[in-house]
Amino acid sequence: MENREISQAVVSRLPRYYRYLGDIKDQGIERISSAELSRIMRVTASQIRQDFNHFGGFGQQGYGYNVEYLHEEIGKILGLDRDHRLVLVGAGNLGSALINYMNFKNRGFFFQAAFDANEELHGRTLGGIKVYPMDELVSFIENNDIEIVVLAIPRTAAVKVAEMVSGTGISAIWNFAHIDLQVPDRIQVENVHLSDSLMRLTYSIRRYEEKNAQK
Amino acid sequence: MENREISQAVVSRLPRYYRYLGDIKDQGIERISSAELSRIMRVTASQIRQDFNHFGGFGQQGYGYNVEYLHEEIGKILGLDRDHRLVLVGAGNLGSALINYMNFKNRGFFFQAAFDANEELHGRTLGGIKVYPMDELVSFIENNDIEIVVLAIPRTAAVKVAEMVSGTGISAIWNFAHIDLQVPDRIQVENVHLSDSLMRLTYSIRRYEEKNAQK
DNA sequence: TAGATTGTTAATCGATTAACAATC
DNA sequence: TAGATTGTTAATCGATTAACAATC
Repeated sequence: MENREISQAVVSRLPRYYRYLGDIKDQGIERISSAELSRIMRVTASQIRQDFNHFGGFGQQGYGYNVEYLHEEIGKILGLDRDHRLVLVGAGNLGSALINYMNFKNRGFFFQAAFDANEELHGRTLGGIKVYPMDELVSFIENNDIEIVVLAIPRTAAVKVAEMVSGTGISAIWNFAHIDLQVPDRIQVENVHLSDSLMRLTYSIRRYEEKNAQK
Repeated sequence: MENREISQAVVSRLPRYYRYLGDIKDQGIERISSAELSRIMRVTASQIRQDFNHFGGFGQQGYGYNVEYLHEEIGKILGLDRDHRLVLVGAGNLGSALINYMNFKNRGFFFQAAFDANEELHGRTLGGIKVYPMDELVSFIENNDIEIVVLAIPRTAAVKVAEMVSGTGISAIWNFAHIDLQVPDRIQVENVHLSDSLMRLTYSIRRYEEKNAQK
């Protein structure tokens, strides 16, 4: 049942379900129907039921879904039931933002170290995390059981670092550089292309204005 | 021809085309076929031709596409042929990263001011941009022809600010808070939910491990 | 002109929505 | 039991891919 590959579309929706269910749980609500969740999240009830059923039934006929249970199960699917050890590469503003943000969110994501090419930063700390020189990155990863490498550096540097860490035992790269990285299949890559996001926004602005000008 | 609504899937791919075409142009390559671009970008040539044709033909039979022209045209579609005036709300690490990043990219995105609830920051500058108190936000927007509001603040604050700026003449919100904002239809919203992205990554890790464990 | 490659139509595939039997 | 609501199948819709005629 968990065998078939789940479509990207479904996976992309899971974090949003997780977020909403967390909020609903915090409001003290114990159970919810797909119809009610549909109303809150502005998606069809049909889609909600289909999505959840990809992972086996979480609900009960005539009752609906137990909010806390559903929230937890989706968390498990998303891998949030375990701890994750990360290193940050690039200790600039963006890197600082990520470290500070992740720490206070505290969902099991633990930064173990930061790395930067800038010598002035070496030895300093960033949100409680020490900054090391780049040439210590690979050995640090190997000696500290690092699972995720976060790349908050420019694209040329990102390509080099991706190459460097490709030989280590990491499982994933969270990439903020504006380039598509080439890594072995066993390393998962998730891109956050901020400029792409901003372009989609300006597309929407232009599109909306055009639509209105026509009238 | 430009009348029909373009699907979200197509729009989402445009920035990636734009990025690759920029690189190809920088390499001094003048023309490219959909087959060659397909090889580089790892998508089907069919999809490339279909995507471009949503906006009218940019190519020429027997020749392919002129790289510079295609790049520029996609830029126009994405609204990159005009300047955009932004304000930043939230002058923390993330906000700083965005201001510094955007300035050096210089694609026509100009931050006019930053706003923050923290009094200590008022009057300081951030990447050349001055930080003002929150209660000056609305009047600043109205007096300075602001098009885009960037929200780099926590979710509760984001909801309040979205409400505040909903009455102004802005066209869009670029939202980094982990919440879906409710604003009038005329205001476009683009979300960057970093935690959603990170969850998709940990999903992929878990999924990959599970797949391998089965064998 | 002949070869190459687009633009576009048709076929396929996949995702979403609707419907309803199963069941709590 | 009756009412509610899921789980799941079937129908629809939309997006992707394949194929090829148009044309540079």
